[in-house]
Amino acid sequence: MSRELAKTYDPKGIEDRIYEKWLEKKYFHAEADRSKTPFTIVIPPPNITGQLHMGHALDNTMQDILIRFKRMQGFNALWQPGTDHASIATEVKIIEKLKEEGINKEDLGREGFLERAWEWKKEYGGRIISQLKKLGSSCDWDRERFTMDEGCNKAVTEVFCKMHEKGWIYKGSRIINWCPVCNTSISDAEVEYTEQAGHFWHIKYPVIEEDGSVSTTRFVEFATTRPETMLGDTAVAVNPEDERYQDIIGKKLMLPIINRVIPVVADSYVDMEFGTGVVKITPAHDPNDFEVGGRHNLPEVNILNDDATINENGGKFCGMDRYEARAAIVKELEEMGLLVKIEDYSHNVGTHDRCKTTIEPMIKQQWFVKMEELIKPAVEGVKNGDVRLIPPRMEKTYFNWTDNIRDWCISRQLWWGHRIPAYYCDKCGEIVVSPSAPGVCPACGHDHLTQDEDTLDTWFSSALWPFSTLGWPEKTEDLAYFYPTDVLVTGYDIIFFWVIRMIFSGYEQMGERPFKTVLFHGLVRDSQGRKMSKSLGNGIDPLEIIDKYGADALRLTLITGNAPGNDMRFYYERVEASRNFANKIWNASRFIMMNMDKLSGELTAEGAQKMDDCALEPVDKWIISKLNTLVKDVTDNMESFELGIAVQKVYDFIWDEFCDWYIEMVKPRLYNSDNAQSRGAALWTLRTVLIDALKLLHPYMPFITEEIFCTLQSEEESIMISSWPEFQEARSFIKEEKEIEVLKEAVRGIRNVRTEMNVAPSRKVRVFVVSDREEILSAFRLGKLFFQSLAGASEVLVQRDKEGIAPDAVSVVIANATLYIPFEELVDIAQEIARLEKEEKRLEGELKRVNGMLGNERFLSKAPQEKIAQEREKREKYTQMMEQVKGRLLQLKR
RNA sequence: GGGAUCUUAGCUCAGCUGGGAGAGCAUCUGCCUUACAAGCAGAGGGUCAUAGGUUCGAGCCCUAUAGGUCCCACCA
Repeated sequence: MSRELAKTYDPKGIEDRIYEKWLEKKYFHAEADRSKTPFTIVIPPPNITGQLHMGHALDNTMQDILIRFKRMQGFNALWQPGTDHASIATEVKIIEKLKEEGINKEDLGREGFLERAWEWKKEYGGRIISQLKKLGSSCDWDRERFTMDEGCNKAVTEVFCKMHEKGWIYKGSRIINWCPVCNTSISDAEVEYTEQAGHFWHIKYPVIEEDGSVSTTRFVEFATTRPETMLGDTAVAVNPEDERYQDIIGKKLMLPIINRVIPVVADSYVDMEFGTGVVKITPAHDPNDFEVGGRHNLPEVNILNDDATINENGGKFCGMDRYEARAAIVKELEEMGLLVKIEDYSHNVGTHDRCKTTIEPMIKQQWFVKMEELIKPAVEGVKNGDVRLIPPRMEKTYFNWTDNIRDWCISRQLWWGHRIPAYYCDKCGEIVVSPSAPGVCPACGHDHLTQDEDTLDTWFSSALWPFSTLGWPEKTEDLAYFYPTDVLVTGYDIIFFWVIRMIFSGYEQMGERPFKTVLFHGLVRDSQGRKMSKSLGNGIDPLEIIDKYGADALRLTLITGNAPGNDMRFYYERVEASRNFANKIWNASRFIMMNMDKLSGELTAEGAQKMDDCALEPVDKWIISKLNTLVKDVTDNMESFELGIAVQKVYDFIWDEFCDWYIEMVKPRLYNSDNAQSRGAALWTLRTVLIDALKLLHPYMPFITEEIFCTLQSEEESIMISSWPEFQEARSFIKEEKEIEVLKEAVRGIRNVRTEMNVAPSRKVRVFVVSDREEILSAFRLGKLFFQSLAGASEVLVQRDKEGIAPDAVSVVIANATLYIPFEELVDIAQEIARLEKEEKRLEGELKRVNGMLGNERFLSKAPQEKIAQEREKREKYTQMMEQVKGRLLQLKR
């Protein structure tokens, strides 16, 4: 085994090598095993079209942290991976690619197109997986699934048929969102509203008089943002309460251009305050109008083709594009004198979230999922805590959606996806929903049926992901063992698309929640807080970061200082800080190993396996005790999903307590081979603390911790299957913790004075420690060696009185002790007095505060006893320090 | 229109159930001290947005206000 470790840590090469080893050893693999408790996470399946971006990096880092943590804790941890066919996203990409070849989708036909799609999947589906591996993700790759693999297909068909049977999936003619570019219907969740500058066209329709003539004087005026939809108007509506229009309710109007007679209806949907209080009703092209139309039995006139050109119902505008028609119609209305005015108007327009095309509401035959009953257990489950959302505020977003839920349009006019298992009899038109094509029509016996052309919304299959990946609809042992899963980690941006749908699907199909907890994270933004996007070109490629700084540094950066559900900004400076931390651990480890090498025949670090075998000194106990507390805190934080807080604590411990204090404290012992016992105890402690700290850090920084762990152990093992450290009462040393804190305070005090007095670091000084407390004197005697080294002292004299101390020595007051530093040169007494007076003032403030609290009767009667005791202890300490400062001042002023 | 959330050091952000304000970066000073200059030692810097309230005690809880961000709804 080589201990020739480089001076700086270079993750290149190391990471790939380690990942290969983990794969080889099958550490990621999990099997159902009733003797162990399972812990399951299913991956949010990345799209096969996808490239790893920062969002994936964050999402998967969080999952990997949890799964590695639980694995080390002894759980049978399964991280179930897979990819998503991403119906529309993929289809759009393939069409684009075909376009480059001069081919369009229809030329290939359905079969041909699907062939190309599968080729695409083969080529790119694996790309994102290999990128996830670069990140260190410990997924059980043997179980990799795909939303369109055989098992998932089966699950989809099963659910569709079951729900159809139950009446919860139905086909109906409803108003849906239509994307004229993608040529498909989309769900409400896929509509994105964007503010657009538009116009408000004020138009009037003439009233038809009693005698049947079209009035030239009486008009009804209203405004619209989409004048072309007038071609489909079948009524005009006013509010029944509106006094202005009582006389025309029930009257007829003449729809200009088209010359259709339409009624004036009264409907409370109309807002009297808005505009003229009159609304034109186009049931076929507006969701609200559709409702109004339903209430008043209005005809629905569809005026659009699928590509958003005007159809034959638009008369002479037939064939024009919607915007072309808009202009033409406005012009014609103007010529007819029916255009009152045009206003600039900014309003929200529904667009397709994928292609940003303005969607057109249209009435179409589509398949829907009835949500009313389905959603109930999903609401209840979150309400009663069966499914926990973290952070809890996400519940509001969740309920906001569930409370206003509408039926889910699941059919898509696409080819890449799960084809709807519905068959139509060519002869009688009977609809048969069945897992496989029926031979004959059950209604008329005809033997030729045609399958529905449509495919399902891509989220239909993702909704089943937590159980379809575990074998459902088969009753597998995996399913029984690993379901329900434990945590789902995902971004808050897909609550509606995915999280809610998994929850209601879980309850409906499995009769049980799909996961116990949902851990949300936010978006990773650029350094200016903007969303990373292709169009802005501000995206940062995680793979580049990994290449430059290592996966560990990237992972640490993404987790540090980030609370659940909050967005974060990505800075290179932060990655550098993470990389520096990796280097710090590397060097600390290097230092420890170098010293272990120098051992020969003495008490070796490996030799002493148990703490009791070593004669631990107070500093050793201090760091062991600190570590012990850390173990408890970090475990608690991780168990409550406070990953950022947990890793911050590990970071602080390693850098601050361990490297900057403990290692410096034990250096004199390591360099002195005369006292083998003391040296051995220090080495045992160094090694023990390092290993446990590495373990705590491993979920966050898997590669470097593994590399060091294996080098340190000098045997083929892995930190990832080692056991998670546990709090041990026997490792709690309260007395030593306090003692060492006093010594640290003394060191800081002396360093301060040295800086203030401009004492060169190389210059050693004599330090007198004076106290009348035996336990303080003893603590200094025991820690003399390191105290001397850290304080830059040539000699430390511990004594009860001030004998031998020059009267002009500089003094540092700590609790129950005063340190004196006699300098050879004359110290400016005035300056020394000023320094002590500053300290006196500080102590005065402290005493004032503490006395204020303890002098308050209501505080004494209401505050917890523990708090009161703490304050009393402080008062004692400050009083004592104050006495010393005052005494010293008196002496100097004499 | 409804809702969520944020406002803490120059910058970016932590701060768990209320009990003396933290980190990283940046700034200043001094150090190549034999693990690490990607480092070490020290320093400066905050009426925790504003105004009230609850409490012995508020960055944290309540109310209002101002400003920012986001989500949902969509009044045509």
